[in-house]
Order: sequence, then structure tokens, then C-alpha cells
Amino acid sequence: MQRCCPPAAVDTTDRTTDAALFKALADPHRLTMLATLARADDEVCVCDFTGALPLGQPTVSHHLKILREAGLVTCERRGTWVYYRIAADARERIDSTLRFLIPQKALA
Amino acid sequence: MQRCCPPAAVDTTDRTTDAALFKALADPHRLTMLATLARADDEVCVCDFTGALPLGQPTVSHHLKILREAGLVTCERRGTWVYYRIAADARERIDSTLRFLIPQKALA
DNA sequence: GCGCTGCATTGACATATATCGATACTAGCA
DNA sequence: TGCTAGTATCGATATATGTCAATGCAGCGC
Repeated sequence: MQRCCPPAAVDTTDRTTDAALFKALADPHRLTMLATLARADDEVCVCDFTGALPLGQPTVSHHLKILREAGLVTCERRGTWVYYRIAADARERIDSTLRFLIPQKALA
Repeated sequence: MQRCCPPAAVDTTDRTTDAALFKALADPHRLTMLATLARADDEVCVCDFTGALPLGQPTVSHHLKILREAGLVTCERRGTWVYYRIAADARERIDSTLRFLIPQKALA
């Protein structure tokens, strides 16, 4: 086969970890939770999510676990209730992943 | 049931569109393609991807379609070959989605 | 036209994911 | 100790997703 053009250099960096981060963000309900936590002055109780989201309690717990395992939120149990808050570096982690993925071109 | 705390305001914005954007980013091979396009001075031929990725040609085409439908890349056919380039506003679209999702807290 | 080549689409299949019901775990309270 | 309530985990299921083989389509050269 003849060449179409000078062969382009395909970036060979493994992006599995980056993809995992975006995967955690790839659900509208999880984004709702994150947005809520990001806007909350303080922590948010799980029961607030189960009350406000059109999801069963196990499903809410499932999504929170995914956010936890992605390192985007942290939680703390106090008595019967569990309170979640957004990880301090959540935004920065996504930002830096993005910067590494799509470096900002110099402005023309 | 007694309250655990003053009820938190759950953000009710529909995040379906945002989730769709992140869904397009939630695959390592698609991130590889995006990173390559972001670093290419010019456009990249599909054959470069099929040559460099451990994927069949239909699969590469499938992933490129997803990136296209997400508005992250554009393509142009010239003769036998099809050339892709990253959308000019790809980075900004993701950035603004992120800013809307997790507003940067004022620094303490 | 005919054949060849690069890319897109289709169909099938295996795996992953979202969801729920049932159940287990933990903490507070009688 | 038992009972109740909030949360997490488990099991099952339906849907979504990634992958490939087969096929279709567009453009080029004979």
C-alpha cells in the first residue's frame, strides 16, 4: 500500500488511568452528585441524594462508591449517617489530566 | 425519619449532555487518538491509527465516529483517504463543562 | 467497465455497566 | 439484648459498549 502522507506519530502513552477518571464522570447521576458536592459549603449526607435522585438507595450507594474509588470524593461516617464531600484536588486532578491530554496550543 | 442535618440542596441541573461528553472520553484508545490529534501539527490520516493501534480497522472507525459525534474531532475526505483533526474548541468545550460542573472555589 | 484500496457500516458476540430487590452491616435507642 | 434506621454489599437482569468478521461504499487506476 502506498503512503497517504508522511506517517503521523501516534501518541503511545498508556491512557488507561485517564480513561478510568473520565469513566467515573460518564454518568449524569454521578455528575449531579459531584456538582452538588462542589456547591455545598460543607459535606452532604447520603440521605440527601437518596431523597432527591430518582434512584434506589443501593444504586446511589453504588455511584458514590465509583466516585470514591476514582478519588473524586471522600466520606466519613458519623453515627448512623455517612457524609460525603468532594475531594480537595478533584478539580485539579481532572484539569491536569486534561492538560496532559490536550495541551493548549499557543495562540496564533 | 429524623433529619440527619439541614437538608442539602441537590443540584437539579440535567447533566445528560455533560455525561455524554465525558463518555466519549472514557476509553483509552479514544484518548490516544485525541492526544495524537492534539499533538499533530496538521491532520492525521485514519491509516495512521489503524497502523499504530492494536485494533481492527472497523473498531478504529467506530471510535472515530464517537469522537466525531461528540464534536471533538472533524474529518475531511481527500481522494481515497480521510483525514482527521481535533476540533478547534475541543479543549475549551471540556474546560467549560468542567468549570460548570466543579466551580473553582475561591482560594482560602 | 472492472478491479483494487481505504474507510464506513452492519451484525454478532462477549464484557461492562446501571439498576433493583434482598440481605448484611453498623450505630443508636428502648 | 433486641429493635429500628441508614448505608453498603450481593445477586440477578437488562441495557450499553468494545470488538471483530463480513459487507458496502467511494475514489483511483487499468
